[in-house]
Amino acid sequence: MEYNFREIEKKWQKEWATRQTYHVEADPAKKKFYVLNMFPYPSGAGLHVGHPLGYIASDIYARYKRSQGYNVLNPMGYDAYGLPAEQYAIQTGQHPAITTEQNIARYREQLDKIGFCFDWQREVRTCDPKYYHWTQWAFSRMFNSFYCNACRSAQPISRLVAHFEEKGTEGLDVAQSEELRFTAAEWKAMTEEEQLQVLMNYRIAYLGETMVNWCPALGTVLANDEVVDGVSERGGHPVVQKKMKQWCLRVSAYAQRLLDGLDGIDWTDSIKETQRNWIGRSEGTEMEFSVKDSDVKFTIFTTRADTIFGVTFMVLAPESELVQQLTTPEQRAEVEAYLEATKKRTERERIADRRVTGVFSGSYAVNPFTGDAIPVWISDYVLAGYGTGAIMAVPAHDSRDYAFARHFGLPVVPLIEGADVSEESFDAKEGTVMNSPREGVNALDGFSLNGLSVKEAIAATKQFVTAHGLGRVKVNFRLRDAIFSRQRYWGEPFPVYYKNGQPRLVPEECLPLELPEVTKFLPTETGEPPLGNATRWAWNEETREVVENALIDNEKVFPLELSTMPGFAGSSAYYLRYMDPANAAALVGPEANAYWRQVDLYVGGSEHATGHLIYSRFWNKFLFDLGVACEDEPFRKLVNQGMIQGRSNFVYRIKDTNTFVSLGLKDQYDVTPLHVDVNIVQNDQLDLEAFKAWRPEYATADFILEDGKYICGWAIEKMSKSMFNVVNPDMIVEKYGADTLRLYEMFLGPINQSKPWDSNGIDGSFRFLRKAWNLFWGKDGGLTVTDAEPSRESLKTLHKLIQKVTDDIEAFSYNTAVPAFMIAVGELAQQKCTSRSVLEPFVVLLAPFAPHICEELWQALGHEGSVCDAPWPAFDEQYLKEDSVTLSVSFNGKTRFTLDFPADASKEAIQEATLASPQAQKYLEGKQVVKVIVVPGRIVNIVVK
RNA sequence: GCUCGAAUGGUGGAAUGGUAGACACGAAGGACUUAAAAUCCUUUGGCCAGUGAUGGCCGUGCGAGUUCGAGUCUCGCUUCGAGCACCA
Repeated sequence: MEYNFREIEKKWQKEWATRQTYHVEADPAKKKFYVLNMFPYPSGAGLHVGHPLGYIASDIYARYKRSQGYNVLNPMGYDAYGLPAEQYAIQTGQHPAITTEQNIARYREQLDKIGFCFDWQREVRTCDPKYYHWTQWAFSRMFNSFYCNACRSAQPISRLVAHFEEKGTEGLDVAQSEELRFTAAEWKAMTEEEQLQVLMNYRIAYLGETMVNWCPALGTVLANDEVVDGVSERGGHPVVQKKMKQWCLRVSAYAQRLLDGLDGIDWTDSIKETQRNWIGRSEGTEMEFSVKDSDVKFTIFTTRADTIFGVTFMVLAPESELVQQLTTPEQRAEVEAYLEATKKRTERERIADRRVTGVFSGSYAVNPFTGDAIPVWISDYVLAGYGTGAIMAVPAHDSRDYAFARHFGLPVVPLIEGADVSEESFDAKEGTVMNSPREGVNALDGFSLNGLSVKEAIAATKQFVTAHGLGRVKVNFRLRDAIFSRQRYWGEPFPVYYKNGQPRLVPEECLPLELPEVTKFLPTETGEPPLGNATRWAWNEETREVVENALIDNEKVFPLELSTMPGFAGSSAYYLRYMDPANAAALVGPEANAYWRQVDLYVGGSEHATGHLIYSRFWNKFLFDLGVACEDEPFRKLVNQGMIQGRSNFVYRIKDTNTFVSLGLKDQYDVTPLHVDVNIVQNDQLDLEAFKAWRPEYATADFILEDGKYICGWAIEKMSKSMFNVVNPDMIVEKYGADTLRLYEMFLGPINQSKPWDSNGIDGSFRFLRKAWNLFWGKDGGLTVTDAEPSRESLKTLHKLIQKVTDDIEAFSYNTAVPAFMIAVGELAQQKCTSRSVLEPFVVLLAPFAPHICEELWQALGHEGSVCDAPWPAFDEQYLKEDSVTLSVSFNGKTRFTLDFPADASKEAIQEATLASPQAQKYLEGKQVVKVIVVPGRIVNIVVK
């Protein structure tokens, strides 16, 4: 019987849908397993062969776990808000909701063809009001929360208000934008608006005036992870720094927990390391400096407190508030000019052109240890947003300070014995300290670091500084708060309105606050975000009255927030929603959450390491503090699938002609390489007729061929429409079937590695499936499976396969599991195995990889239910046992020949027999045996002299 | 610059410290066929010797080391990839 994959796959995809094979419900009687893919943004281009890679890998795991008796949750949905749909709307006037809907339909169609075991009843879409209800709700809760450092948890803002009423800011240990000080009496004397303004300093979701990444081309602000090399990640438009009022999330409050949490989760080291870098914990010392002839004091942050005796100047960030206080009248003009000049340089210019610039403020700081006067400079190499925006410069041991000192002729004082600082600074934290203090100087309290190692010196200085009230030990993080507003239309509206200039929440019972219809997607004429075009906002019918009462007071209508939430808002808690997608009363019900808990296996690209994977961990920790999520970490194990790159093909057009020259001859002409659609190229040979038909301007093309063929050049590039190298999974499925596609994608290489797509090898996977199919069917089309006792050999083949496949699935090493099947099929065919007790378990093993064909075989074998409910075959070692073992015999590690021994032969017997064998005798001639090493089952090594 | 990862045939890639190159692609040869496709079989790391079966030597980026034995472990380089990057 022929392997008719088209019929089989159509049949089973329909069966799965009607039988609801993959729908799951929480079932406390069964162990749960939660598998999740990063949900896709449904772009207009549809899926290419790279997208399903991770889905296939997780699908295999999900099916495997199900076969092992787990209750497997494997949901799918769409991250449906995003810039491309909106850009398209601006260009065409087509509403993003419509294009998004179309794209989702197309994605679904493509996904269905590959045969995933998704529970589509749990589908979520971030742009669905029933879904973003809970995105808005989470925002409301963040707005109404502050972060308590002492209890390491978010707390309701009412507790903070109670604290203010009782003690003001005294004894407060909370995350805050800036340190405020007031008494209870002062708090009570404030107006409501003033109090709201103060509270904004503490809220986890807060409106802050911050420097933002403003992208003029996109007309919106971007988060740090959305800016790469000074241009926007999407579209590559320039980004400038601008001070704006924006919604922010106080992610920085969770920095330590985000760092600590990494230790307990099973992610790759590289992603953990990336996150650690991004969080950027740095333990150091804050030291206070006074200013000569002034009352001003200021604080600096350093990780090298031990270098205090080598400070030869101080540097302030240009944006620092201290600049105004410390600039002397004589220096004012020069400083102002410098500040002007720095302001004009964009982030991008500062990165591209790392000139040393700076200006002297005119003031001198006082070294608290020696009383030395130290000049205070201003330079843009010091950042306002990190530490205190001021540093002590130690040119001998910091390369940036060194460059600055050399440029401005400032002194360099080395502090490490043997360090040569004539050419460059000595930055390493090693060596023995000297000059601390230098000879003849008497430091405060006789303090000296001389003779200590750098590490000891750092510790000693910290202790001294703390004990003498000169400063304190301080941990700084590089992680900044996330900027949470975008001046766009296609995103979640904020449940916020403004009254007397202060933002207030739309009452929670009125959520969702639905995105209103607009006809124009550009900003309004007055420069407001696109939502300013809305004439009528969409209210929840039942709550219309409540909302309107909140928003309308004495005939005065209060304006709503017009910016929308960024892309990561909707993707930050979707994994919780899948647990309980229809719940109208909560993001996730406590029972559903207590059962599914957290994602056991999360599969997705590593490009989200500093975006989604940080934000959702933060979001989850916040919900954990609220008691909504029962696990502190959202994703227990993370597997990163690599990117599938495209293999582009090129044709070479001779300049100013319509003649194309084949690859081997192109160097003889002046040619322009042009991308050509890979779908009209086979093994780098161009289909000339298809090429002429591809584009009208090529209809009359001429060709210069080699050996009668046109050979194309090639390159590995990103798979993208513009490179004409997109390979569509539909085409593969049409030609070879979904099972072949699945198998082949897994066979391509390790799941976590990036690799180019190469359609050439796919025949091998198809041939394998056909061979497997033929194990079951005779030439007459009948099933050949019998109830005969299996041969010993067949059982060995089967159990070798069980062991290998089980281990490989557990280790996500699918690329080695697939060959194991190929070998097994080859062996079973040779053994002419027809035994049901071997072939049935074989089908169960193969089912996660090639579900359609296995369902068909399972049914042919007389089973009613789905093969994915069949229990996973148990491995039994006894079938692998042999009567005899073949050992390789080596001399001084070099293998020479092999010998067979009985399986139960002792080490001594093997040793004796080996030395006595004629083969060994040949090698032992004239040599002396030093030692014989026997590794049972593997090798005999004879050491000779 | 710092951090993490990688380097194995023509290609993708296998190898708990124990016969390197599984499996697949590609290539070459053969069978079937009028022919092609499809299918099946054989060969396929390099060099040397031999008509031949076969035998010998070399071989996992480079250089050391540990070990009876290293693709695998340790140290030092080189190259490539990824992340961070005036973060004090």
